[in-house]
Amino acid sequence: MKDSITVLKEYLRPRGLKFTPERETIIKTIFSLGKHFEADDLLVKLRQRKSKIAKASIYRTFKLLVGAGILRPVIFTDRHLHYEQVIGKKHHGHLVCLKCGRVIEFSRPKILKELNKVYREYHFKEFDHKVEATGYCHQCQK
Amino acid sequence: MKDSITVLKEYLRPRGLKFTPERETIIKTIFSLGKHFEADDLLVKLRQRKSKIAKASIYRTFKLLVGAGILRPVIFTDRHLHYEQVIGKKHHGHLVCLKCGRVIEFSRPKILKELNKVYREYHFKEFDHKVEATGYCHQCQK
DNA sequence: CTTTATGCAAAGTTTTTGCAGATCA
DNA sequence: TGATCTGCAAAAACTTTGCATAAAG
Repeated sequence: MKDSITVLKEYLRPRGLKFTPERETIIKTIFSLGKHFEADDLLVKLRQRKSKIAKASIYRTFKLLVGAGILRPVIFTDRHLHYEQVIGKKHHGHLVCLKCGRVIEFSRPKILKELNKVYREYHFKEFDHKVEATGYCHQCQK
Repeated sequence: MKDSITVLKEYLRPRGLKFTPERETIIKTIFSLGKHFEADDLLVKLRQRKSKIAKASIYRTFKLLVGAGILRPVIFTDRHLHYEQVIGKKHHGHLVCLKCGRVIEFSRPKILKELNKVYREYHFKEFDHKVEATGYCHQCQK
């Protein structure tokens, strides 16, 4: 968590952008949320903590954090955008259950390796990636 | 294309749903769109072809087609939902350029193989999956 | 004929934007 | 101090829904 704040500061400085209390609060609050969350989850948490940060600021900050490589958009079920933290998490993919909504995280270094080969092949400079599958978890198949 | 129509009919029949001219037109028109499209792209194309199908019907039909395994939601840049055809396309991933928006498709059987291992490990029954990376294409790195 | 589908328009959600005042560097 | 930020409210963008009518099976 300290780390994300550092990353943010290093992203802001050379761009002439500012490290505000609101941005700090948002980053810190994100860490108290589960793995995956959306704008509204954060808003609720902020309100619980008596923070008055506006919804507009949440959206603005999310964009900023994605640009800084601190958040990543993942798992799009309906029309909500969900996010997860990037820093301090190793590569993983998601299995999303269409019935119960559970999200299983998995890790496959070989997939990562293959992806890197793809990047080389197309001279693509990766910023981020995701591997997601939808289907039915063990419980929900019964 | 004939295939998708067949798949749709086989999906509809046992559910007591109906194969309407609108649904046929939408499926056929989708084939004239590029690889990836969103609701509005289809609407524009339909209007060009003098079809009066309502926007609401497009959204309703998209849901139906996703459920039938004919369309798959992919590539979420902004807040638009994009779709692509499933049938008759082999597995592929996407490299999305953050600068020019170009989408490069690639295929890596090994990734597919690894995914299948993951499914087995978690007893997950896959419905669909996607592998997407964002970053910068060769041209845009200059 | 019964049930599902369609078009239209209105409502609903989520996200973005404009602006004046506040605040960081 | 000057540029960026914030909160607020209004607007925008996209999707869903209700209802009367039309049409498929």
